[in-house]
Amino acid sequence: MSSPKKPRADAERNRLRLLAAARKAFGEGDEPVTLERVAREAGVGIGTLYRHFPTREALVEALYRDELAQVVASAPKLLEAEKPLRALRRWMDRFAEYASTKHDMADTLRAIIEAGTVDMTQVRAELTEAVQLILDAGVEDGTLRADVRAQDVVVTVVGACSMRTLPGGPEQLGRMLDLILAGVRQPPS
Amino acid sequence: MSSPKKPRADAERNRLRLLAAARKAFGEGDEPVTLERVAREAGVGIGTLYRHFPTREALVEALYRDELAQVVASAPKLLEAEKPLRALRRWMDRFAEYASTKHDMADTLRAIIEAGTVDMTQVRAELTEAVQLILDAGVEDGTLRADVRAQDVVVTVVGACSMRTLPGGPEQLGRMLDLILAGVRQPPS
DNA sequence: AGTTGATGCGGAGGCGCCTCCGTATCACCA
DNA sequence: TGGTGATACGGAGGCGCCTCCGCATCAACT
Repeated sequence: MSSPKKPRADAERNRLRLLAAARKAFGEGDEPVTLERVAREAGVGIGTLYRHFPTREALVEALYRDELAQVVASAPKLLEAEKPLRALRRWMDRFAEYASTKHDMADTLRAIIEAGTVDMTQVRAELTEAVQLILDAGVEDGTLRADVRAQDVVVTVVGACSMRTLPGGPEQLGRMLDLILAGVRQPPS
Repeated sequence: MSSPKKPRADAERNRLRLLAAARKAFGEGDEPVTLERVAREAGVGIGTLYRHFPTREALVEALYRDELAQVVASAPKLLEAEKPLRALRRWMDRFAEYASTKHDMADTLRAIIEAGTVDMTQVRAELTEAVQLILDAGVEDGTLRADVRAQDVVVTVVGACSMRTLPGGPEQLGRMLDLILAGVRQPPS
C-alpha cells in the first residue's frame, strides 16, 4: 500500500540532494533564494528541480513539513497545560513565530491555503484539525464560542501572519492575534 | 503649493493614456494583465510605463484610488444610518466586495499595507481613519471595545480579503469578517 | 550479459518584470 | 526664431520562473 510503484534510485537521490541544497540556501540568513541556484548547488538541472517540486511552494513545504507537523502536534500538549482559551493563544503565537521566522513560510502557507493540490490540502487539514481540537475543548469548557469554524480561524490567522512588515511594527501581529482570539471567546451575554 | 514644478505636456498625456489602457485591460474579465501589453496598448514604451508607475501596484493603486476613496467615504454615511456595530460590519462588506471584485486590488492592498512609499502610506492612513471613525462611535455607544486599534482591524481585514479562493468557498470570507467583528465587540462581562 | 520499455534528466528557450542609458522632445529665455 | 538645459522617451537586455522534449539512465526480464 505504501509503495504502489517502485521509485528509481537516482530520482530519490536527487530529491534528497535538492532538499539538502534548499535547506542550506533558505537557511542562510541573507537574501533571495533562486531556484536555479538551489538546483546548481544540488548538482542537478533546473528541470529536475521542477519535476520533483512543481512549484516553489512545494519545495518550501517539503522543507518545513516536519516543523509544521510539530506545530500541529503542539496543540494537544498546550491543551494539557493550559485552559483552552490560553492554549489557543499560545498555539497562535507558536504558529506565528514559526511562520515569521522562516519568512518564506508565510507565502507558502498562503499558497497552501489557497491551493487545490492534494499535498497542500493535507497540510491545511492538519492545521484545521489542531485548531478544532482546542476549539472543542473550549466549547465544552464554556469559554469559547461553539459557532466558530476552525477553518475560518486558520485562514484568518494565516492571512494575518502572511502580512510581512506590518506598519505598526512587530508587536502589531500579536495584537491582531488577540483580536482574532477575542472573536472566538464566548460572550457572557 | 500644489505645483512646485511645471510638468511637461507629453508626460501628462502619456500618463493619461497609460491609465486609460490599464483601465481597459484590467476591466476586461479574462486573464492576466501584462504590463507590456498595457504599455503597447497605450502606444508607449515599457520604460515610460515604469517611470510613471514604478511598480505594478502603483499603477493599480492609481487606477482605483477614486473607488477606494468612495469606500473610505462610505464610513460616515453608514454610521448615520446604522448603529456602530452594524455599520462596521457593513463597511467591512463593502470593502471586501470591492477588494474581491477587482481582484488585482487584493494584492495591491497588501502591498499598500506593507509598503513604505508615501503614496501608499496615505491610502493606508485613509483606511485607518475610516475604521477609527466607526470605532470611536462604537466606544462612545458602549458596544465596541475601546482597546482596539483601528490599524490592527484594517490590517487584519486586508489580510483576510487578500486570500483568494478560500477553501471554504466564497461565504467563508463573510464568516471570517464576522469573526473579526466579534473580536471588536465589547464583552458584557 | 543483452534487450527494452519506462522513468528521469538537463538545459535551451519563452515569458514577464524591471533597469538603464543613449536619444528625442519640450519649455523657456534671448 | 534659435539655442540650451532639463525632462521624458523607448526598448534592448538582464534576471528569475517555468515548460518542453530529445536524450540518458535505470531496472526488469531473458
